[in-house]
Amino acid sequence: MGRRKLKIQRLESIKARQATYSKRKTGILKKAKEISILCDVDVALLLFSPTDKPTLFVGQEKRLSDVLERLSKSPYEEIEESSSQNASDNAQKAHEEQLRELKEKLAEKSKILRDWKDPSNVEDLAQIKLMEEHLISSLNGIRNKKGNEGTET
Amino acid sequence: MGRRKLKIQRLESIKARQATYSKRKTGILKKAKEISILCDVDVALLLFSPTDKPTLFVGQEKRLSDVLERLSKSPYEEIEESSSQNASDNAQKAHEEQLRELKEKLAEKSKILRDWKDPSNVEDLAQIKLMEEHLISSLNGIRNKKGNEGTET
DNA sequence: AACTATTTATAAGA
DNA sequence: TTCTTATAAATAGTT
Repeated sequence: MGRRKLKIQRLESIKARQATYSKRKTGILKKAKEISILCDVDVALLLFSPTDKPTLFVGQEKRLSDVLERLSKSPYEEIEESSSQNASDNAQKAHEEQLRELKEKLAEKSKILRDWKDPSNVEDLAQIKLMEEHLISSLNGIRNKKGNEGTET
Repeated sequence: MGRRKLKIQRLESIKARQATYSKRKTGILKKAKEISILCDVDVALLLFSPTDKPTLFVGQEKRLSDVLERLSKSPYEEIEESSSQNASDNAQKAHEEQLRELKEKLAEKSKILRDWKDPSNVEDLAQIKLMEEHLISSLNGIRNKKGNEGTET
């Protein structure tokens, strides 16, 4: 859509990437909202700008945590993943790896969390964010293998 | 886009919701891939179909965990959230609540995790998924307040 | 799944 | 960044 047909490949100039990002971000956010409302479904969309600013949309008046939790409860086999391109290379094996690594991480985390078991002095957001960061970075090593195209229904 | 202008509101029949979801899912996944490639940015898109099937797209050859971790590291103030509609009602206060609840959850989790501190018997995916589920549901109660429209840069 | 009439998104340019 | 406009792309209704 536009004056010319654009090839889908990394835009050369950072200027162009920023300009295009700004326009398309508006568009995809609109699309996310629309499908969420029209079809009455949960949607979560997370985008990072070329200048690293994150934008988060979560539909259906839910919190991101709710949607992620729902994902975690989905039968593993039914999670259809749709990757950027191909790259089934490092992906399939990475999945195997993650299973193994998770054991270590859990053990490690159980220790870290024990040190936090008295949260009474946790008062400010910064502190909580730090804890969250540790937890997130440790807990996620499993929910991703790799796919190809996005088709379903 | 279509024969008629569609009002953005929940489609009446489940048939229509499923049909529209199928078409639009293809479209938004394409958009997500395009912005990711064109602008060279991280993107994560999670959709649940009207029949509860999740579809996940993560751009830039990354894992969902990587993108979530990046979000967790973003300065809290710079996370721009874009909600479904308005609903600044239960949202702002929900955020306050979450801070308070997080303390309880951490205490609770520290106990749960202690019971898992020997992961040597964790062998199958189902078990790992269960652990993951507990972790996710407990760790996320903070990364969401509420916003309005999606504008940035 | 396919087919088009239309609407919508958006690339360039200002 | 915001607006304008020509054009490409998405998709609603239908088969």
